[in-house]
Amino acid sequence: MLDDVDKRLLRTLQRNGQITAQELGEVLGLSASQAGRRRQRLEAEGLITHYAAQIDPEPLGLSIQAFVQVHLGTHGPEAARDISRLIHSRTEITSAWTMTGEADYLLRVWTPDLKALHRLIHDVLLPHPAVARVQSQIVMDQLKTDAPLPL
Amino acid sequence: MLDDVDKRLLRTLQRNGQITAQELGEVLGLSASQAGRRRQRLEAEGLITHYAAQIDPEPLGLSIQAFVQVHLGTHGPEAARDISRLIHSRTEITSAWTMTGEADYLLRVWTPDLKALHRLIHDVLLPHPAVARVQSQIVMDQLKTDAPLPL
DNA sequence: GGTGAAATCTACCTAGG
DNA sequence: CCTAGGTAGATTTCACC
Repeated sequence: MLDDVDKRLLRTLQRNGQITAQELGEVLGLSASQAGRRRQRLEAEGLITHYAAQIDPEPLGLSIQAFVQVHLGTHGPEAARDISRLIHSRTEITSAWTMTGEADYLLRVWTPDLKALHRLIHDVLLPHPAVARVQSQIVMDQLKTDAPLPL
Repeated sequence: MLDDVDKRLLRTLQRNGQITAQELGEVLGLSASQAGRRRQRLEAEGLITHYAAQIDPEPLGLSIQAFVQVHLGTHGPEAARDISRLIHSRTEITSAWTMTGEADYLLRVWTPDLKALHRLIHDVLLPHPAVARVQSQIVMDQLKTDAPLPL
């Protein structure tokens, strides 16, 4: 399984996916070859799924970030498949979850302005036959932003 | 500003942050040197903030993902600073937002089990003097997972 | 858009517990 | 036998043309 060095390695790579094996070795107290080998092992085991560039949304004109809760009227497998297709077809929905409790779906959404958010709600989500109610909350401030997973 | 090639480049790098300039050029229909140069420009302009390894939470024992809504009783700058410190001190809180509407804070949380989630709520959040009420929803299924930003 | 020097990765090899 | 460290050929980047 994972020892303490592996965990520190994962923490480091979450913060900097481009660190060289040399530097990684210095951080972990290993040689470059050992550090590289551990990284390869964790990649092969699927613990590291991939590497991603992190983009600043502001200069792209994505000013509005919101969470949208969707309540269904009709449940059942057809409606679920249908909603799933809808969610995957809209690029402004970047994440979607099903939850315990109140709402059936929670969507994380990025749009250039309020108008685009309202269009998503009123022209895309609400017209869907299975959707009963939609409730959106707009992000005012992101206090803590996509921190590394706790290891 | 950003042209269409830049946007495709950002989309590509969000999916694969380790792609070589050679491959990137093939995807974009550019030479390797031009592709690498565009990437450098977007990094220098701060559009690409950094690169991060993406970790699979399951094998790490992070089985529970939840969203926690925090309602404050006392508002004001002191309480806000205090809560902010609290949020940043807990590694199981990976993201935090202030929102319009109902709740004052929305927290995204990862824990190994329900016990740890309940400890966070009852031993960390609720005892805080400014916190009035806490409401948590546990993620059952992640339908769409951290898709690239819509460009 | 192309090129070459410098840096980096990684497969292979050797040493030690 | 398993884990750690070193080395050299192949690959990639990036400053310059």
